[in-house]
Amino acid sequence: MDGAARDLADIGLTNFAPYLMNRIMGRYNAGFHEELAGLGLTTPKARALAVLSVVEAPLIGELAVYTVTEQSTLSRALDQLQADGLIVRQTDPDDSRATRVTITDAGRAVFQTLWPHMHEAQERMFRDIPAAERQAFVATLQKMLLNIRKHEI
Amino acid sequence: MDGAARDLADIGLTNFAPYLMNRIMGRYNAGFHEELAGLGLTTPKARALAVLSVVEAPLIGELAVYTVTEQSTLSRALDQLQADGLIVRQTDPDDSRATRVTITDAGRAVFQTLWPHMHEAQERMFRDIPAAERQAFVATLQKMLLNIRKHEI
DNA sequence: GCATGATATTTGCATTTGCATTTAATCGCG
DNA sequence: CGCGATTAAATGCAAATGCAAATATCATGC
Repeated sequence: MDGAARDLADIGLTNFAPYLMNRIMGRYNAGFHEELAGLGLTTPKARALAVLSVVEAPLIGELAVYTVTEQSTLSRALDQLQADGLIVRQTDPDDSRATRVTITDAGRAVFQTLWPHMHEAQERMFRDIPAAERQAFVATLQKMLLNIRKHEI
Repeated sequence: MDGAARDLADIGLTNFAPYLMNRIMGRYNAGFHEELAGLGLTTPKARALAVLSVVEAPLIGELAVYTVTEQSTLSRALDQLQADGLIVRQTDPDDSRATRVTITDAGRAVFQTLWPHMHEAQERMFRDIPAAERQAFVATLQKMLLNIRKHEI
């Protein structure tokens, strides 16, 4: 069915997985962005809170990978989150070049208001898709992340 | 297995589909971005060429949806593509507010140099994933796009 | 047939972004 | 030890972005 590298016209936009994924995430993120505007958050700030609600005291560089954000952009996002008391920066005890980031209770509280929207948007994305199919989909995503990731986290 | 809306800690980052998709596409797009830099292209410009290689003379607003780009950003990207002779803007004969965009032969030539990289990056993403699983994955993506899209294109 | 509102695109301007550089600290090897 | 190479994070600055407003055209109701 799939010969040598065909061109995009043969495959069709809507059969090319990266295109579909960009379209879908573009819309998901755009909706997310709107929710955020009201709360004084940007996408990088919200992503940082989301990851920090789950990952314990990562280095800033690790957080940049998790949040899919340029490190310089993340650095500035953290400045703002810190100014608002939502996160804390602490120098790593074993390496004083490095900084670990922790979410505060206030930060968790803000994330709690965000989470229902994230979850609901995900549910909308998966509407009418049976549980088994969802699980297979996520399993494929996990394989893909291992294939494509550059960092070991 | 899936009770009421649980929190992210219960689900886990790597079981939350939007997170995985953002991570994967972040890396895919970052790799793409590097290829582009050498060719004097930006992401919006390259996306426009890719879509235009397949979609016949869309309106600029439609192209913005296909390329997942803000319309003002796309407008400026088209300025540059036009200056380089890679696309042509033509006023729609039936509605002179609207503009249709067409790729030129030179534009197609540039896209031809891009396509192998896009295709190869996709192959890398799907490495060791069997054809049946890929197809199921794309089928799920297509359903998701229908669920989430805001525009009728 | 004309005023009012809607639609397609562009543009002005302030903000955000990302690259390249800087600062600071650790590592590795002679 | 000590010095050059490497790594973590922050920052200066130019470029890209996105929102809101402007421009131009079309559609509709009276």
